[in-house]
Amino acid sequence: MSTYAVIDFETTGLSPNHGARPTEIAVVLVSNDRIIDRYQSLMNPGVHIPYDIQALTGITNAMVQKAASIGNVMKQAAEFVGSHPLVAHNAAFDQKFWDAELERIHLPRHQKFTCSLLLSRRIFPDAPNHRLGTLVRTFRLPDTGRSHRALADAESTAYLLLHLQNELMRRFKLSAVSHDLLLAIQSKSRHQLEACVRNHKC
DNA sequence: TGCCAGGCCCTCTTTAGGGCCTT
Repeated sequence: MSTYAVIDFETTGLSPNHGARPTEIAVVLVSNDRIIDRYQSLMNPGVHIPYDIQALTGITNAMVQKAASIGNVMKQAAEFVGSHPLVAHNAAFDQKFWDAELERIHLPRHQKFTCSLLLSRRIFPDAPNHRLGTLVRTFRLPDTGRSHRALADAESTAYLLLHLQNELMRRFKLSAVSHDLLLAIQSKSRHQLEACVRNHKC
């Protein structure tokens, strides 16, 4: 089974194109149906964290004031990730920040992102909704602590990834789920995946 | 303090609009 690097950012806003910067990152490595390693760090964004985001994440300006610089943290995180495929919930969001911050320190990204939100929409279209917290409760995944903190959300995403893989193995009678299969399912429309299920091939 | 986004997906669609999801 592939080893995946599941990442989650907490940030000062929604878009790096409008000045938002990361305040925290976590990376968990998943292999052989379990979490095998973790990396987590606060970082000093150098910009004010809006009050509503402090309330959402619990990460305050005081907490990040003495944290390491974003550049140093991102370098460590990139080394921790190595060449493993990246996974995130709503990966488009985390990918924007990952790419923007790596570009600032002149580091490239080689691997593709897999999105557990897109996979969840394909595989469990009837879930109440596809927010990470809802999926954790719906599938009774392990409690990882305070949501909207990077390590807790990264671990929840990791358990969701394992749940998705197990469901695919059950549904398609597979002994393992390759990274290529995840990418293929992610790229299919919901209706295409339903056709795959009906035809027992995907 | 509040505002700032953008890709995906559905449908009352495709010459569009709006909800979902991330912080």
